[in-house]
Amino acid sequence: MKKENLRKCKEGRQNAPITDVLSRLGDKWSMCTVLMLADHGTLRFNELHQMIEGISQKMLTVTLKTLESDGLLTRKMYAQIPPKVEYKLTPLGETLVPHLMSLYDWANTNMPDIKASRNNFVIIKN
Amino acid sequence: MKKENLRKCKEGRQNAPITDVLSRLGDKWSMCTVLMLADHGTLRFNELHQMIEGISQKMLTVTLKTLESDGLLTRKMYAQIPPKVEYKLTPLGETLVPHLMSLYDWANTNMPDIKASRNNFVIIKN
DNA sequence: CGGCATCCTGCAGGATACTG
DNA sequence: CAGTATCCTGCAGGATGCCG
Repeated sequence: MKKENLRKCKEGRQNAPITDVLSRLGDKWSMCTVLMLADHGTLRFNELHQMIEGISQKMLTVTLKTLESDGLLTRKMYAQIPPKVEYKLTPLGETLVPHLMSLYDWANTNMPDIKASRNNFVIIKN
Repeated sequence: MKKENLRKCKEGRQNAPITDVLSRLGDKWSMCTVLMLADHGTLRFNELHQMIEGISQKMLTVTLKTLESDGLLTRKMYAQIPPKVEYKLTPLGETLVPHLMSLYDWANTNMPDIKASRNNFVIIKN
């Protein structure tokens, strides 16, 4: 088990699933998007646009497309005017949510310590 | 609980602990570094340098400094020639490891599906 | 050995305008 | 409404060289 981590990391980024996955979720918006869909089940493009504060139209498009290509969410388009597109998590995407929530809880719990540590660190170094 | 996620995301990136934390761990090297230390307990600079395939000296320095400032690891320097510096996780850093491992396992388990999905997606779109 | 300083480049990602 | 297309900029991060 111990040696297992080492091996995976030494294989390089490309072949390390954890790094691969995190390089996507760790970007500016993917995490938020997945959590939004986890909360609401199904959302339209503009609903996501409004919910995720600060995201640009372009980045929302890119983020959704990436998550879709990874099979984490589905894009359902209705052929009508005006258009209507709905996004929702796939079963695979759903299985990811608990792990994110677990990390989410950790972050919430330890954020005070982390922030305190950061402040302290800066003071010492200057 | 449901509404909680929404609120946090709407607060903006700066105040959302999960985004804050993930924006650090999600970078190119932090994850690998933490897992290495989780595996080996204590490591010197050059040991990390060799273990984390592909990382540059500069980025290792930056990554270690960031993790240290967040209070996730400690830097212990020995006043001797040649210098010797040891890195190890703090208790706070240790509490993070299980969550990362959980995500790590998910990534390993589902990577085949994700890769298959990616390949399929590209074919369709072209 | 374990860095820091400097230079340089690619590309993530914002702003803006247009479209089916 | 739900996007594309284009342009533009900042900065992440690599390469290289120097230092205690």
